[in-house]
Amino acid sequence: MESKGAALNKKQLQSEQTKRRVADAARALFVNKGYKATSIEDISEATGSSKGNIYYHFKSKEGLFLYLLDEWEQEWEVKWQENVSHYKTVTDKLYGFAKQMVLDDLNHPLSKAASEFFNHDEKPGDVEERIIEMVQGHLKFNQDLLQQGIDNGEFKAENIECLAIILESLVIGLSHMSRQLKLQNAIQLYQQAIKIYLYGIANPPH
Amino acid sequence: MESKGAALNKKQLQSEQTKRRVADAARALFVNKGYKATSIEDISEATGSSKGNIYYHFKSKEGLFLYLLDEWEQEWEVKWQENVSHYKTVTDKLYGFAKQMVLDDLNHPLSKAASEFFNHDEKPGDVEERIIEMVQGHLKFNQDLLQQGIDNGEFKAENIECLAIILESLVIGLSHMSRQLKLQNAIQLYQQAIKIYLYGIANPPH
DNA sequence: TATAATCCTGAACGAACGTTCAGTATAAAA
DNA sequence: TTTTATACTGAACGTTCGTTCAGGATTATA
Repeated sequence: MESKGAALNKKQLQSEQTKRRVADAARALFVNKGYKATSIEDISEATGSSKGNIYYHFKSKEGLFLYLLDEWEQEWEVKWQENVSHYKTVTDKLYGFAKQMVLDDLNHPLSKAASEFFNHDEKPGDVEERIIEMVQGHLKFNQDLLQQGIDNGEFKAENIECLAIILESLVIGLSHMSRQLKLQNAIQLYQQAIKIYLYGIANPPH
Repeated sequence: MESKGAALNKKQLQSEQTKRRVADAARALFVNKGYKATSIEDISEATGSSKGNIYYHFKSKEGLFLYLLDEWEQEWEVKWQENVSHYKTVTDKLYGFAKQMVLDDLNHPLSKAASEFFNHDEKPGDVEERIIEMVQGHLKFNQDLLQQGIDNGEFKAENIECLAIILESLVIGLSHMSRQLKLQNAIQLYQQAIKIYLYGIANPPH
């Protein structure tokens, strides 16, 4: 029940460090090998901790992965908040969105493991829920962005929910297709895609 | 080495029927349960054939799935050829493309199993190749379509390869996102998405 | 009829892997 | 110091599942 990173006794400190070590190693492995191909034993070997110890810190393999996804989204949010102030129009924001997306997807590519993870079945109910939550979060994010654009006249006022889903679809598809591309090409691809999307939803007098 | 479905002796006939039975049952199972969740034993039980017999007709589980994907794409192509004659402009073709896509994806949804399959690792080299071939085929298809639109002035003349990839991305993402939608909503979503895409690539005086 | 090719069976293999748990060590609390 | 909570170990479990294989049955071939 600590509020921040303060006043940890020896035991709590060690525990926290171990958890961090496991999380970091797991992240690297998931990124390189994918979700399924990374075994708990791999993580165990990479950290020096025992398998059992991993289960002491995380509920399950899926729980561990969700933990990493959470961290990833938080980092993403922080970066976004840093960048968003630099953009004036929502159009610019969308380009910035795409840029951060592609950089994030190709450098911190949990994304590959993530899409593998999402397409797995046999997910316990709570995991499924968590995933749905995430998608809803993304859609909300997109909707807010689009609403801004509509409010200030950049975009046509159309069915926002639909537009948000389409944007999300586009991004998912792009991250799928760009996996075998070089960074430069991926960036170009994302930009072009956003450009098309923007032309598609822009208010006629652009 | 027969050319068509003619002149089969009793043995060959039985063999072909068995293969068909296995393929059909496997297809139904993959559709309902997904790729990984469908075991060879499931297929064995559904057909009455033994596990070993399935391996007599198909190289492996993956080979069986690829066989089904091939069939699926062939059916798709046939339907497309039937429809394409009805459309005049390439714009209409793209709407028709989307329509067939969504109907196909939600009725014959190997698509769910397919995206699960694609995201699997541990694929032997030849399987990976086959998949890449398929993607290339799709891109080629898209490129041809776009080229037509450019030739007759419907679309702006831009980097076609890029546009083709973006279209493919959009479709992949849509099929991903629309999985939990009702058919009506999915159709609407696809149409709207294509509309945006078309606005994005259309020649200014539309 | 005899031999070979084809179709099919079903038990068994084997390897992977997430998860558990009884037990140990270390540090905090009493 | 004694007791209790926490951090960790590592062997073992259990289950799943794709794949193989020796052999039997059926049909074609010589």
